[in-house]
Amino acid sequence: MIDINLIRENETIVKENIKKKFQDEKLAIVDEISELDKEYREVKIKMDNERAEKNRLSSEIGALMRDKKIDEANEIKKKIAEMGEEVEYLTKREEELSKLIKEKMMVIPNIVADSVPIGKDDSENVELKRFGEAVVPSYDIPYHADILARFNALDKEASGRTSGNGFYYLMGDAARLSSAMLSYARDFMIDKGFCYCIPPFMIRSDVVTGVMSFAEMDAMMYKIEGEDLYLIGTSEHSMIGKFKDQIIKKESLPITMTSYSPCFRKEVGAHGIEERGIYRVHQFEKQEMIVLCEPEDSEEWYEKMWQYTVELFTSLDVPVRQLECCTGDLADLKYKSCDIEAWSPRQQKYFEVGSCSNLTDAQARRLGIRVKGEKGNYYLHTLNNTVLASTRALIALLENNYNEDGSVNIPVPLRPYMGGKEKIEPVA
RNA sequence: GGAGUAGUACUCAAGAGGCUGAAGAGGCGCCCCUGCUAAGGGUGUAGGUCGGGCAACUGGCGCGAGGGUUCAAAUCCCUCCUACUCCGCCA
Repeated sequence: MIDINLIRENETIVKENIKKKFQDEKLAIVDEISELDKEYREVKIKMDNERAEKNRLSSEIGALMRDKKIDEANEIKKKIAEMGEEVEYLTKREEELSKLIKEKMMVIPNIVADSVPIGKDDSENVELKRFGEAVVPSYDIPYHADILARFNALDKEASGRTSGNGFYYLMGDAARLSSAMLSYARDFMIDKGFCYCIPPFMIRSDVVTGVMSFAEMDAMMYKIEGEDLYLIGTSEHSMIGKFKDQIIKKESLPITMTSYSPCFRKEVGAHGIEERGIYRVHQFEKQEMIVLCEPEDSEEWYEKMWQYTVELFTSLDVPVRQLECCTGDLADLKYKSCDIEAWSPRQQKYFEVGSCSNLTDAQARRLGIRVKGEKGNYYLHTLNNTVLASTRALIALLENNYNEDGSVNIPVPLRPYMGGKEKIEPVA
């Protein structure tokens, strides 16, 4: 959501932005909003005036009652009663209009950064930089599910029976490795000065609609039956939701937190759930980082944040690249976003392991997260980034540390979390 | 899950149908005092949000949220949410 004033003052910017995002069908919505807003303001002026008059008369009654002038008071009561219908109509219309405007505003995308490359879908995302050497070993790297199978570490048949497609049992050293990576990622961010947090794993609908667009909500969120609760798709949801309707003191900014949570995703959409492996699943675990900061600082935080992920993966001997989201692939709430992709020596291409986004004030506006300013309160900026997502990171780690004999080296930083183990060996 | 108590601005807090958009205090501004700090004294000031206006200013709404009663609600009634206390149940 953007500021309605932007439409009032400079509709062109809003429309140009929509075109940049190849959502021309939404151009008409801007016009509709303009129209509705005009009527809204007319109605509001009328309504306010009527109410002012009513209030004035009403307080006269108060004075008359004190003086025991009952008859005169009754006269005025009659007058007020006559106004009732008009006020009621205006009030209803005002409510209708502001609701309509709000609904329509919700689908207007955030203004994207000038630096975001123009493109219509993910095929036009732009690689910005590579980190580490993308090695292609002389021997074949098996599919990650096959690597895991040799460790006796993955049972999808059982999870199919208990939970259906898209779930998994991860066992033994591979499961331990997954936890080790998460612990390492947590400590990595704590060392960067972020505050560790374990948030609620379920949130209410008002928080959900505050942190994501409706399209995302339908495609991602699991709803708890009979309750106004959703399973979180990422801890970003509960972490940003934490500040809903809060007025933050200037001194406490920036707020930098790193959170752990399981993540639940329906993954309804183009890709769906694949049969084998753990690349796209309904459930994984994730260490996340979020920042709430002054508007003028968000660009700088964005740069810092994606670099932390690069640093983390590099320390695990996983080559990565930064892929910038083009306008068409950028979710509506986002100002700028990039994926961190890990090298897959098997496929000899990069695949997504994390995503860093600057939402500017879009989430803050929806959720009412403001900063107390000298003259008036204002919305702060929110950013989020993956530190490490368990399943994707595990795939990257297995592939990039795979030896010809089927064993997988455990990168040095993870060894303390693995009881000192240096390798995972296939079972005989 | 049951029972009770509470929720007022950035914070604490008065307020019990009209004179309350809300006393008082902290806070914040300025001044004084003490060598500095802590503390103290004096004085001033603002308040959230949506509109109108170039502006000074002005109107609506706003006392956890949403409804209701009334000409009029922070105040009365209903529902919900949250926090605390007690009981129950449990990792």
